[in-house]
Amino acid sequence: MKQKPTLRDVAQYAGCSITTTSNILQGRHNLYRAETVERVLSAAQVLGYRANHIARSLAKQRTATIGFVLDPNHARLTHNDYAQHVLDGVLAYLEQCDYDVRLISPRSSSLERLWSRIDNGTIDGAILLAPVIGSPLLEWHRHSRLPVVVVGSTLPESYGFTTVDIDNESAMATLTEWVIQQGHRAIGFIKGHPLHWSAQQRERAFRQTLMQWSVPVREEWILQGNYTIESGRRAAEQLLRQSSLPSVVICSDDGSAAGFIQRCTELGVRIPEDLSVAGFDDEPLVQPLVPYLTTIRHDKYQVGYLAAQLLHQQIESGDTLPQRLLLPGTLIVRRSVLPAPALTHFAPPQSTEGGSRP
Amino acid sequence: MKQKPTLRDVAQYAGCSITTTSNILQGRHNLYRAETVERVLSAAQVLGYRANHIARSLAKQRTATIGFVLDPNHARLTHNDYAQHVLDGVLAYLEQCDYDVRLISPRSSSLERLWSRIDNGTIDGAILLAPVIGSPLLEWHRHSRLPVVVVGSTLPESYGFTTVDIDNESAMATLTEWVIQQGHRAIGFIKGHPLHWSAQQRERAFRQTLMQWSVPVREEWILQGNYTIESGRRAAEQLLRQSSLPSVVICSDDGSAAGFIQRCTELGVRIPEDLSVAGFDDEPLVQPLVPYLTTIRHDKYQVGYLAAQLLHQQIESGDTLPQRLLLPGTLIVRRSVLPAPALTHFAPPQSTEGGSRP
DNA sequence: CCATTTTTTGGAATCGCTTCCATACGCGGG
DNA sequence: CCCGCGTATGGAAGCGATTCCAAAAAATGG
Repeated sequence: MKQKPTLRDVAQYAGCSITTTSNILQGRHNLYRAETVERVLSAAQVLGYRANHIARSLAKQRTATIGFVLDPNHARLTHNDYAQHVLDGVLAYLEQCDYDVRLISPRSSSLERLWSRIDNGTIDGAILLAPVIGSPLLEWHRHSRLPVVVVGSTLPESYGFTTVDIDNESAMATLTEWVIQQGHRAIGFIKGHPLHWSAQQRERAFRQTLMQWSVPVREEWILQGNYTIESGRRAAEQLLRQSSLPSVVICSDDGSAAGFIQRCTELGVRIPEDLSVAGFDDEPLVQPLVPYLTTIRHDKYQVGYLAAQLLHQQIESGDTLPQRLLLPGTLIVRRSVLPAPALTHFAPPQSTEGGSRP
Repeated sequence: MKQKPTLRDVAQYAGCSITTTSNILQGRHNLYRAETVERVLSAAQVLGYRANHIARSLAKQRTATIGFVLDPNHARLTHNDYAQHVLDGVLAYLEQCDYDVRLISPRSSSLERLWSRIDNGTIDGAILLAPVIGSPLLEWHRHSRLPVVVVGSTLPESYGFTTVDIDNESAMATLTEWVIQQGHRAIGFIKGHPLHWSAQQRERAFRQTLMQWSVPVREEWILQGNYTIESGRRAAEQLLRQSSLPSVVICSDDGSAAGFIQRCTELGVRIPEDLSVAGFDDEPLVQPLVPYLTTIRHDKYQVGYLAAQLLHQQIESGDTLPQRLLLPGTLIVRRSVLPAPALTHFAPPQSTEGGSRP
């Protein structure tokens, strides 16, 4: 029908200047007589005026939009339950402060194109979702002034990113410690995806905790995984081929735990009677598969929510000092880990200073 | 460090006008001498120029962005596997034509605010994700000139929306027909979410097919569900309380099918030996729960991809005639539906003309 | 060598809104 | 009667691109 009304139209209809109209529509009512305010407001109402955010953004040099950037290596959003929960949290927070989200899923190869897809003036800041090791996204940040918060990957501090993530190390330490306290001394491990920092951290915490408690680390029981059910199945086959077996296997994630358990069961090894298994993530998607899995739960929604909050603060304040926020996981004890068979007494932790862990 | 370079900076550095620079950077190379082109390109290169899309959008009155609009009634993106697959498809298509996606999840109550969140000049078109019956989104469209494609809800034609969806009616008809052909004549049904058009359509197709084949419709076997596992469990309890039971239950979705089966099993009814069950959606999330479920599969990714394509065309061509695209589902036969016990011969379809269905 | 094309290039308006700063007006005090 | 100040309002310069159209330069032809 008719063109959308602009600020000028409203001003004209109200019989005052564009400046006045703009000010009043932005809520600066006290600058003007009540009568003027009323006139402008009703003019806007009558004409069905809605501000053009593009023009506003250009003038204010502020878009009230943040970018939610997927890693080019994560092909699809879908296969990633993590992403959705985080995104939900982000949306929930941003809704409150009237920010919007632009979804950026850079599949393109060229670095140049990738950057211009992200940093082209359309966003005030970005949330990087779990960039993997060596991701081009990390490189890009050096060239950009844009506030950025990384979620789902706790990069080494040297990268200088503000980060919100779960505390992989301490959560895995807690889990491992608990397993040891159940009397286990023969402990296997399934590693996570080799390109994820979280996988590195979980493995490191696992190894360290074993050492602290003087539990031997048996490399042949440490198997490669990649955060998928399939990789858990493969790990099972590999492990069961060996002559001596651990009494428990700690998995870097619930997916591989589920695959591991599945394959073990198929091969006649009963879980947890013959072999205990622990997971990590309390993944709702695998929960129905192995409802009895002992695991670590953490709040991904919260990660997103806090990341959005932090980013929002950085944008508003202009202060981009890197911070890091690590949310604790909680141990969920179910039935998949039984106390170790014979052993009940065993060595106390090596007395360095790795005393009590929160 | 330094401010981001603007077009003016590049022009100045290259020693030519802004117009020239703009033209060349937009690829109109043939307008200028090769030498000029070279100069501008390298200037842009050296300065690390990246066009400001906000300014571009304002000038061109085109944002190269579409809105992916969730229904205010779908609280979270997460609980919706459908949404993610569609979104993946959308992203995949838009990537190709250099469009971006703005995620709009309107939780606000006020209609006025809702509109201004969507139609504020920041998008060229919108994809409405499965608006429910009575959604304010549908109302909004009347007032707007924005090209819109609805996915996941096949609205009545009278709404005048372009639509991409799976063909609920014919898929459910296919499934029901197949069940009947397995010899079943005592058929129960679990309905979908009462606010979804898809639920209505699936139910209608179910009833119609039964009538076409002169199979009696027993209202006491038609149970309310709402596309969740929990609602399937409730339906099971309700059904099993009855004195006479159907030989098969067709569920409006895999979720309720899974819940139904779960609860039946708990109550000592064996599936499919005692009772056959069919689902709908081939939901990957419940697949591990009931891997033997006979169901209808459809391609949600494709829905998103085609919706984006259609929307893109409408934006580019300016032609907004409502179209509708219904993608067929395919019957996935697994083990959860057995041939009906005694009966092998039964009435042929009523000879209207509901002959063979693709 | 000049008029006429053709090829290159640039001036300036525009997109819709924000915001700095100037102007106009009314009023009490010196 | 004039100065200065507070209150209301508007003018105009951006923001960083695009694009229409005209001007300048080079090429063509008679």
